Amino acid sequence: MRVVTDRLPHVLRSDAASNRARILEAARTLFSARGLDVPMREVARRAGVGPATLYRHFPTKQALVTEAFADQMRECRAIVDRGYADPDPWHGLCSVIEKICELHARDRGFTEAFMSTFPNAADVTADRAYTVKAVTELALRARESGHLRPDFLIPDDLILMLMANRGIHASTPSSRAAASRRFAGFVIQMIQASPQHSPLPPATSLNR
Amino acid sequence: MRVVTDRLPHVLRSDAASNRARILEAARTLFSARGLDVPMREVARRAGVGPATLYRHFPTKQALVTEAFADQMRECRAIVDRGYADPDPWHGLCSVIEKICELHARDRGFTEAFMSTFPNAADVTADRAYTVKAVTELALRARESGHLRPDFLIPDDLILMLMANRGIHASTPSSRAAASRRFAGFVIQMIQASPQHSPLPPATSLNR
DNA sequence: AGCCAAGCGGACGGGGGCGTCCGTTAGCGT
DNA sequence: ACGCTAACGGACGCCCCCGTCCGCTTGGCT
Repeated sequence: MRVVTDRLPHVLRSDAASNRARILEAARTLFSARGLDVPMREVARRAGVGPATLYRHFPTKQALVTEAFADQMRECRAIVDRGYADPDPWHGLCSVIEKICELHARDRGFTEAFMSTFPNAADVTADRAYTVKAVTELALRARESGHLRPDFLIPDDLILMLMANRGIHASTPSSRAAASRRFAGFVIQMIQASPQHSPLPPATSLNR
Repeated sequence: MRVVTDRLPHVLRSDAASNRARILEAARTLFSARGLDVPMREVARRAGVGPATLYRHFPTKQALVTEAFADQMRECRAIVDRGYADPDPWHGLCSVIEKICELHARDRGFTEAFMSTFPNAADVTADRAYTVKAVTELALRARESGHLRPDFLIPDDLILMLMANRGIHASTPSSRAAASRRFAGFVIQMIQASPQHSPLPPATSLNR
């Protein structure tokens, strides 16, 4: 007797599977290089499929983005997890900052997906919340350890620096990566505890 | 005998002048709040004129942008001039950084106009070059005075910080201004000379 | 008051992106 | 080998933006 689940084909036909893979590859390439506002048609064109096929596999652009950046999201979580697990919280925090900046510098689309509050992007939102929570706790421990300056607001100033990193552009991916790396170096020195710090301008919540 | 220049009407009719003024006001408002990719139609709509009128006064979007931000450009030059004239170069540099960040935070369109290399934007390019040159000399003096960290690259790192400031967004203009102010505070402390600085990652030119 | 050109804006054609429909193709199971 | 249906993609209608043309309005001068 056939069970109910047999009625929905959960396995793709071979051509469908390869099309899907090519679409994702095309999306990753284009989104990485040019950000999220690449036309869906162009993704389809690069993947060698018609627009209808693209829309059949990913009914909304958000779905495509979420799938395309699943790897990057995993890598992002892995970065914060490794930092979180570091016995030296300051060292862990520094490595998180460096790696996240590099990840964002390497992939413009991922930056947009991660930062911009996409409407109805439940997955991305959840991943971001997880990341922010983990890095918040890590930063709190770093502050307790005395290495992080006490007036550094957690997580607001971390988000501030991530936003700042997003503004860094350059004409080639490699020079962008280098600029972002240098910026991360500045940031790390900037947030280090030091006796000579004068008071900073106050922060208001970023949401209002 | 009438002279040749009489043949071109150099004075606008009163309605034309008021339309022109209203167009510029509308453009300033919309560009400030939403950046440069506001449709020309929308500027016309807000100014209460037809699209043809808008295009008659400003045949290209670049012309409109240049006119609309002439004030901001003047203010920008004034800021660097005041900093340049400061007898204490470090103090002058700090005030330039604070003021420029604030100016950019207040006006999203100006940021885009100033940063993005608009094709055929001779005016903006010249203004930017002037600004960069002045602030470069100011920073060099600040470095000689011993207040600016010696490994700070001039003007590359200044531009890096300006780009970073551009990445800072918020849901309201006032919170954006506050965030930018706080960022500028971080930057100033970060570029201060200090015995404890460890080496920074190298910079590659931003152009290649 | 009357003229007339400076000035106006509605409307047009072109281009591009979007999401969907439907006739055709071809993978896969028998 | 054959048929069935999952899967494909060309083509369509919709909307928005762009830049321009042309018949009408109106400010300003005589």
